[in-house]
Amino acid sequence: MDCNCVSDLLLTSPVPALWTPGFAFPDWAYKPESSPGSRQIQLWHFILELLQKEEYQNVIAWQGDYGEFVIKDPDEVARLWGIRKCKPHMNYDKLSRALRYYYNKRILHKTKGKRFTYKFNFSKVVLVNYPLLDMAANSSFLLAQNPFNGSNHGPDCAPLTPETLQTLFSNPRLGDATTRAPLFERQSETEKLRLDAAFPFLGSGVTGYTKPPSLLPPYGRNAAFPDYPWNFNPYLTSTFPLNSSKLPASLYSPHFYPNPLSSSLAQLPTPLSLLPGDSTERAGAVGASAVPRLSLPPHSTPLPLRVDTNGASNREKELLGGRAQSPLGGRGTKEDPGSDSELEITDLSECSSENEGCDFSPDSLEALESQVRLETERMAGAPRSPAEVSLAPAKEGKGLLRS
DNA sequence: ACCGGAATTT
DNA sequence: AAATTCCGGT
Repeated sequence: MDCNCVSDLLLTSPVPALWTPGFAFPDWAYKPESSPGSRQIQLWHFILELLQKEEYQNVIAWQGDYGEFVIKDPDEVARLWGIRKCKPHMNYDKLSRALRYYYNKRILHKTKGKRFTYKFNFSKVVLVNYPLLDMAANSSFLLAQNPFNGSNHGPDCAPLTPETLQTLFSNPRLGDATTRAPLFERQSETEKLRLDAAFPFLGSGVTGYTKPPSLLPPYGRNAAFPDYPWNFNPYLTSTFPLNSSKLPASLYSPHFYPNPLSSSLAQLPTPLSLLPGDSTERAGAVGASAVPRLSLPPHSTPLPLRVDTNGASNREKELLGGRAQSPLGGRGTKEDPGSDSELEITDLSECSSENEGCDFSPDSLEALESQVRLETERMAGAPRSPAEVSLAPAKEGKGLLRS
């Protein structure tokens, strides 16, 4: 308790409970039911949080397959995690143990052969937040839609009825604590497989769906979104039977569908397309109305697989060129002591000072939107030179870099 | 490095 | 429940 780290401030401040929008986690992803005041951040939230911030690019970054990331500086990640959790003695050994616990929970798995490389099972991540996808995965419609469905998907294909949807989504917080808690474990293997078939791009790895490795460029500050319309929202994706005549339109209202993007956008100062470099006044839900939230594509493409590949790769090239990155190839190297102290500072600033009580900065939304965009680009299989090659060992000595 | 059991903590 | 801590084994 005598830990003077910042997380105390962080957690007690009037945060909008939306701390990690990296992959669009709504507030209720944080298990608010369990002791409202003490909502502890989870490691995978934290990882995503780092992952979405370009200032940590040399510490941890997306790399390789969809959902795959590499911890370039394990000690630093552990240090940051220790700060966040007020565990001064945290190290990578312990952190990695925690990561290993995610294997069984199917949140993560290890990318074998690549050191410090793990991969998110985004299907699970999504599921825990958006049971609608769960439903969608069970809908025969969807299975018929997606090109990845094998011949059979298990015997129990529960039909998707409006009633089920109603009961499931009439409560934005996904029922009570009892139903929500074990979501990760709750899903059976067949369900999982079905879901993977339905959302191969979510990359749980079961379907063997892979793409050529590529390096995600840093998230742009003013990412232009228009290239990728909202029906690429990975949570909803066009695969969902949005225009199914079987379902009442009311189900698609934001009320029934706690879409992360729309709920996030509700806090946007301005519509995404108009996002300036600096944040203007936060006008509440002003931006939200202007944004096509759950824009339901009338006929929807099966999967977000076709995108202007040339444009994507060009943009990637452009972004990559703009930032000469010298990540670390060797173990625990750190090229720039200055950046280290910088990390320290940014870590603090995000807690309170700069954003003053609002953790959910426009920054985060930009990250979100560019993430959606980038992932979409990745889905297009934008060919990329093996960027991992650029990983050059910088230095050996490390550990005495804190100033 | 990486794995995972076991005991313990929060 | 989700780590944290410790550790023997590969």
